[in-house]
Formats: sequence, structure tokens, C-alpha cells
Amino acid sequence: MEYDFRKIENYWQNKWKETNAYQVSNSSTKPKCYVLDMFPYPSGAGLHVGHPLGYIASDIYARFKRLKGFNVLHPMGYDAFGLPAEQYAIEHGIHPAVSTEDNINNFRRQLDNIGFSFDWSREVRTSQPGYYKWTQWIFLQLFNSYYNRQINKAESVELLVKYFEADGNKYNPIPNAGYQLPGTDDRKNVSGFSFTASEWNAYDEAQQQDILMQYRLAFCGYGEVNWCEALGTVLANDEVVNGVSERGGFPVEKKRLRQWYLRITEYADRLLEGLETVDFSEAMKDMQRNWIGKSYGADIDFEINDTIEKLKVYTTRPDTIFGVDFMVIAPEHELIEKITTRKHRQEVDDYLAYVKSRSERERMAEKKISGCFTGAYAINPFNSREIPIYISEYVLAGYGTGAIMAVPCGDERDLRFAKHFGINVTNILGDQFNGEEANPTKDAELLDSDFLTGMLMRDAGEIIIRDLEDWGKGKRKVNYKMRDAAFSRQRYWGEPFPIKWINGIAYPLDDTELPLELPKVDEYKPGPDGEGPLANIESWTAQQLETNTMPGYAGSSWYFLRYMDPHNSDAFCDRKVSDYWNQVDLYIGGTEHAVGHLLYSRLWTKVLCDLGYIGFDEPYKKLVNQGMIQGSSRFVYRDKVDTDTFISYNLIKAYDTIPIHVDVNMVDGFELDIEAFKKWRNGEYANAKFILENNGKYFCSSEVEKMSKSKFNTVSPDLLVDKYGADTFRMYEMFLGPVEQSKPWDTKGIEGVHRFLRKLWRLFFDEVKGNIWTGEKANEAELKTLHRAIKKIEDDTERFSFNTAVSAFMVCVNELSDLKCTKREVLEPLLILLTPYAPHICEELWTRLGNNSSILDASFPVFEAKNIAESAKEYPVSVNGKLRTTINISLDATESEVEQLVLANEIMKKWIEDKPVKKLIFVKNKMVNVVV
RNA sequence: GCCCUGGUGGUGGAAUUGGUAGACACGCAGGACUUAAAAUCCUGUUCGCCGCAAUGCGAGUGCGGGUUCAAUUCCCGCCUGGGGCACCA
Repeated sequence: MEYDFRKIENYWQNKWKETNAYQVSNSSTKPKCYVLDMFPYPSGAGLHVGHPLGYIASDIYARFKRLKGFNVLHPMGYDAFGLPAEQYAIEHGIHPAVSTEDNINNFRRQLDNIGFSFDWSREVRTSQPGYYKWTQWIFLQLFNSYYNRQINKAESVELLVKYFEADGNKYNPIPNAGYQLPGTDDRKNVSGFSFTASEWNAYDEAQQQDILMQYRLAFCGYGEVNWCEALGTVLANDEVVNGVSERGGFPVEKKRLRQWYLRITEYADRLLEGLETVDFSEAMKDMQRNWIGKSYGADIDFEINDTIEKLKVYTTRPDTIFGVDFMVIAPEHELIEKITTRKHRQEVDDYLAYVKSRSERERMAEKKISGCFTGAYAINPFNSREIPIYISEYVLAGYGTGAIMAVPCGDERDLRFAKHFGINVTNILGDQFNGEEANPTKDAELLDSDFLTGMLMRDAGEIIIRDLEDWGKGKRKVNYKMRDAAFSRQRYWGEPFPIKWINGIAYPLDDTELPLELPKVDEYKPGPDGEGPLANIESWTAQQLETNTMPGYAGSSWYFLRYMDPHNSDAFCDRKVSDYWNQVDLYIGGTEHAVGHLLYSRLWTKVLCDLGYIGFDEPYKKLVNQGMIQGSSRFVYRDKVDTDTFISYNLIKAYDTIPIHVDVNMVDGFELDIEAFKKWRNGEYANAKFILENNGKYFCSSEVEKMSKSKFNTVSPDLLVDKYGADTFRMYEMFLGPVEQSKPWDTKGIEGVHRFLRKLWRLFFDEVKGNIWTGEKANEAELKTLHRAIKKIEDDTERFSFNTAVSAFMVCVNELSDLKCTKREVLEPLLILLTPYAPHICEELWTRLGNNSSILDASFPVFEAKNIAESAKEYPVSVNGKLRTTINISLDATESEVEQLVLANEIMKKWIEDKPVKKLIFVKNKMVNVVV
């Protein structure tokens, strides 16, 4: 009777399906636990061994919690809208819905192989109307809300209108500037724009709606966006990497377009504060903090010579005010027009033309110093010094005020600029500045700084800010790097906006009109004027519907809520149900979503909470990032001249060769399977000749790279599951190392795990004798082994140390095997322990032991400390930390008894050598240290 | 450049709070069973030294210092792999 994993796994997977073993109810007297994976985008490539890593970890945890008596929600679904399916449609003419469906089926088949405990009755797909109806609905909530800064919460726009009718916008000033409204081209920058109640009441509808648009959490405006011509769409900041698109690597440029945005900037502080309440890794929190980029400083107004204009700059270092040698404004700055002197007009125009000619990519790639003098001078409010005003592209229009005061002795960029233009550098740092490198310290003593001289920089900032505020020349200011999130795409395969445009005014659809279904199209080409493909559909434009669609992160921002109540057609999720399941207790996924998905879904959660639809404002209580599994590529070396000849790696020095990727599955370690290679790619290398090592083998070289089909370094879980079984595969992925750690995949070693399962099997069955398990009482040694395992494995599983837990199983089974322990009293608890890791074999053995109910419903064995206690123990004794001997001490000896025992020990005297014993340390029940 | 994170045998890794470094597994070497192979089991496996013996000696967790009776763990300085941010004033 041997371990036939194929038969066993097949049987139990079907059985679990038939009995709906993993369906979970929304009501239970048990405590709840919500274990969630980041749902996958169903790509055409299918799963490789890296994908299931996180799923296996979460599955183990979910199953573990279930055994521990929790009602566990562990769902799975698909992030089914997205660019690749649409690109595929453009290239192959296959409707995204069709290819997505195919891909999902393939994913599902692969996932099912591995034996996950997902409750598939709760599956969600973001592209289904039943799902995106609620994505649209939540969008409308965002559209109909604004952020009330007085109470730091989102509120209904209706309320805002009431406030306007009563008080104008005195208590609710316009939050953000920089977005031009669709209807009103001239109302460029309405920051600070205010109106009274009677003015409000006198506005016509268009004017009122324009103003309200400045407040809505989902709003439409014109703005500089990342436009990708090749993809024909707008990308969010986090979808742009080094000036090219994250997907496809196409160039990205700035373009002014009508866009939808989410006013995430209003939530910057709460997104920051919320991080304190959740259990994410420090690295993850840092990434989000960085992205939000909160900084403290001051806005300072500088008078400008010969004009009435003022130049407002933002600085985090007001303490360096006496080191300002020049000002720099961004090329887009509105003051350029007004302050440039006649003499410098031509030069400035040339420079602006130059800046315009440069793409975003060029700007990123070659950060060379460029700029030009405007001819104008600003006045330092503290010493009336005249400061030249320059224009340069190193100052960004979008951050702060788009203008800076440059302090070259303290800022590297300013110093380089000063050197380039021969501007004299004022030193306010004395010895701390060597004239070569700027010193950004805050801890130096200020010199040549008028009334601040002799003061620490750290303290001086406060004084300057206070003075500025007293004189009305500046203001304390907090700034954020984070921008409002672009929320529209000129694409087809996404959620349509439930918005109609009538006379330039955006009207929301009524709830009863949802879902606004995505219409069928024949082609996916962009519409006119940067509009999406929907603009090509007459029936769509005739209804004046918005032609943009929502971006990929729309559906994924709230999917964790839908799993709770997936079939509800009256609400995105019943409040009672979300109160029950509450936050996700454990969320597992990759780091790549640190600033995209995670930030957006935290935002949506906060808004839904503010509006009272859910009762918590952080979605994920604990986040674990699984490491990336890299591929280990293999190369053969082809002779450059004789292209049929391949040279073994150790011999390539003597030849002129080029490396070629070969399929890792044809290579055992480094040794190439020559026959397989000849058959590879339909016999492309059938005529290959080989120059072999002395031992007659062909060796490949290796390199660690990202796992990808084109590098032939992908390993499919299907093959491994077929060869070793799902249980082995699951345990091996965990055994590989800590879940959080990135590592190259290596199949060597999977045998070890497989051996372990066979060894376990042999504790129950013998090939000759058949059943060998017995009902005898376990002895002390056996119980000791079992309870040590219970303790270790329970601890390890709870703290996500799955690799050490797997080791503990191996130790336990090795010991039981040595003890020839085949007793049910020990084996049963062991099976329960192992169920989260290797559910199939455990269920099989459990049943064969004669249990009627499923092991899935067993309860986790209780650890009994008395079973591992030892009566007396050999303790190592060390002198000054060096191990010298062992002594026998009974377990109930007190510390002073231990001391006496050690001192009395004849042997000790020899080592102590007349030196008095300073102290004795009895360390954590582990050893005794004598200090002399 | 800034932030984060890691560096331990031939390999993946373990050591949870400063307490016997190298668990567990792979690989390798030797052995048992077998006609043989597979499977299984046993022994050895950080490096160096001394051996008739062993409970022998010495070094050892990227490098150099420090704190401590005791450091893979804490502190300082460097080298290095990986990830993130990058004209954010």
C-alpha cells in the first residue's frame, strides 16, 4: 500500500467540491478571520511557480485558523479589466471579454491543482456588470462628496450647497488649485476664490456646478497628465517608470487633457496617520510615506523690483534666508510673462522654446543644467538684498509654488546652478561649507546671518516663520509630493463612467440606471481628440455619456468588501455583513502595489467609512509581502563561426561564442540534456554538435533573472504537481525560505519534501504488512516528540515562519520513525497539525484511521507543557563564556541550589584557578555561566 | 544621491528576547539490503591542526573596531547584493 498522491489528491479535491467543504457563512458564533490574497490579473501566460507562493502561505494560514476555531473568509477572484487584454484585442481581434474568460479558466484550472481552500462561491470578477455596477455606484458617492476640512471627513455635496447658500464659501474655501475646469477656460486658478451667499445664489447652474466640481472627491478637470501615445491613454504617476510606461515601456509625455481625478490629496494626512494603526512592514510604510511626501516649511513672499508683483516661494529651510543668492522659477510659471525685462525677452523666449522641445524622457535621462536670467530682481525681506530671478527646468511647476529661493551653500542643485552661471555664493555655514560641496545640515551654527548669527539652524527656522507671519510676508506651510490621482483612461476595457455631459455640465446617472454596461464594439481604436474608443460609438455619444473609462485600480480598490456579500444586488455590501467581517486580518501580496493599489484602496475605504457605509477606515489590518521568485536561467554557448557547434561552459575561453537562453527544464543542475536540446523548438538544433567536458557532459552557465517566458526560465507548477503531488509542491514552496524573501527558484530539494511525506505514510502503512498503526497508549518519549512539534508548529504558523514549521514536521516524523511509533494517539494530532500544509494526504490518512468526519472540521491539538518537561537535565557549564563541562541539575532546583551545585563541583575548582567567582549566571534554562 | 533590506558551510536556509552557531533539507563521500537498479536505511560532511585515545586544540556568521561574563543578534566606520524614491526646494 504505497502513497499514491495522484489518486488521493484527485479524490479529495472532487470530494471537497461536492461537499462545498470551503463554503463559509456570514453568521457564526465563532470569531471571524479574514484572510485575503491580492487577486490576480488573469494574464495569458498562466501561472508560474512564483504566483502560488503567496496563495499557499495564505491558504496555510486560513486553514490553520479554521482548525483553531475561527470562521475564516478566504476568497479569490480576478482583476479582470486592464490594458493587456485590450492590446491583445487590437492585435488579434479577439474581444477582451473572450480572452479574459479563457485566461480565467486556465488560472482556475491551475489553482485547483494545488488544493486551495478558497470559497469559490464568492468569486468576483471586476469586469462583470454585477460587480462594476457597484464600482460605478461608489464612484458616484465620490462624485457626490467633498472633504469637509473642519471635521476632517467626507460629506455630501448637498450639505456643501446648503453651506454655500447660507455663508458662501467662507468656511469651506476651495481646496486645490491647478485644475482648469471644463466649462470655464478663463477661470484658471481659483485657489483663494471666494464668494458670499448672495453671490452663490445669483450664479447660474453652470457656474455653480463649476464651483462644486472644485470640491468633489471625484472630479473632472483639465490638467497635465502622463500621456502615452503608443497605448493611447493616460497613466497614473505610479504607472510611469523612468519616463516610459510600466506596461510595454512606451514613451510618455505631458499632455493637457480633460481628465477625471480622485482628490486623494485631501486625505494625505489621514493616509499618513492611518499607517500607525496597521501592521505593514516598515519598508512598505516608508514607501507610502515617501509617496505622500509630507514636508514642513514656509511660503515666503518676495517683492520684485520695478513691479507690483510678488514672488511666492516654498521652502523647508526658512533658516537659510540669509544665504539666498538667487531665485529660480519653473518654465511654466505665470510670472515670467510679467517680470521679464525687455533686454532679456529674447533670451527667455528661446529658453522656453528649448524646454518645450524636450520630452519628459530626455529631461529625466540627461539632467543637465540649463536656465536663463529674467532680468528681474526680488528683494530679500530681511535685508533688502536684490536677488536675481532665473528660470530653470529643475524647478517643478507642480510642487510648492513652482518657485524656489536658492541657497547654494546648502543645496547641491542650487550650487551646481550657481557655478554654471557664475553666481557668487554666500556662505552662512563658515567652516561647514568648503565651497565644493553643498552642506544640507540643519545642525550647524549660522554665520553671516544678521540677527540669526550664532544660532543653530534647527532653531532659527521657527524665528523666521514667526517674523514672516508677523509682517504678513509669509506663512507656515505644509506641502505634499502626492498629486491627485488621475482616474480616467481613454480605453475600452474598463468601467464606463456613470456620467452624462449636458451643455458642459456633468450629471450623474441615477442609481436605477446602474450598471451602465460597456457596449459591444467592433474595433478598439481611440476616438477623436484623445477620447477613448467609446467616442466612436454613436449610440453612446448620442446619449452624451462620458467616453472615458475607469483605470485598472477602480475595481481593485474595494473588491475585498464585495467578497463579504458577493451576490447582494441591493448594496455593494450589506452593512451588517461588513460589520461582521470587518477589516482584512491578513492580506498577502507583492510589494509592487505599495503605492498604487494599496493607497487607492485605503482611500476608498476611508471615504466609504466617512459616508457611513462601512464601520472601519483602514482595509487591511496586517499586510505581508511575499518575495518575488526569480528564474534561474541557463545558457548554452554557440560558436560564432560554426553556428551548429555548442561549447560546454568551462571550455568557452578557447572559442568565440555567444550565449543563448535554453529551457531550464532541459537542464539538470548545469548539465544539459543533449537529446532534449536537439528536439527543442521543433528540432531547430537537431544538427547541433557539442564540444564536451572531459567527463563527456555538456555544462551550461546560469544567471538569476526575472521569471519570464522569453528567457525560458519559467517553471510551471502543473509539471511539479503532476510529478510530486500538490502536497509536496505546497510544502516545498514553503520550505524554500521565508515567504517575504525573494529567491531564485530551484527545483532541487523538492525530493526531500516528497520523501518526508512518504515517510509519514510509512508510519501508517507497510508495503508488506498493510496497516501498522495501533491504538496503544503513547509513552513519554512519544508524547514529548508530539508536543514539541505542536508548540513549534503552532508558533511558527502564527508568525508566518512556514519554512521552519516544515522543518519541525520533518524532525517530528524522523523522531517518530526512530521510535517506531505508530500509535494513533500520536499520529492523529500530527495529521491535524499538518492539514494546513498538506491537506490531501492528511484527509486520506485521517479517513483511513476510521474517522467519519472530515479532518477539516477537527480542532487543533492542545499543547501540553508537562509532556515535554524533563525530569533532570544536563546543563552546559561555561567559564567566562567558554564551554567547559556539563552538570546534572534537577528541573525543580532553585537558582541558589544551582549555584551551590556548581561551586561544589570538584571539576570547577581546576578551571577557576584561585580566581574568585564574581557571579554565576543561569541563562534561560539553557546553560550555567561562571564569571571569574 | 536619499530611504529601506539583506550578507551565516559546496547549496537553500535555521538560531523567536544577547546565551552551546550551522537545526531541517539538498548535494557529496562511504556503507547496508539487492543478481542489479529503484526505493529504503545507516555513517560522515564549517575550516584548520593534533592524534593511540577524546569530553582534544584553534579559528569561524561580509571587513575593521567597540560594549558585554557572553555578540549572527547591540553600537560606530567601511565593503557589497537586492528593492524603492529620485531634480519634491
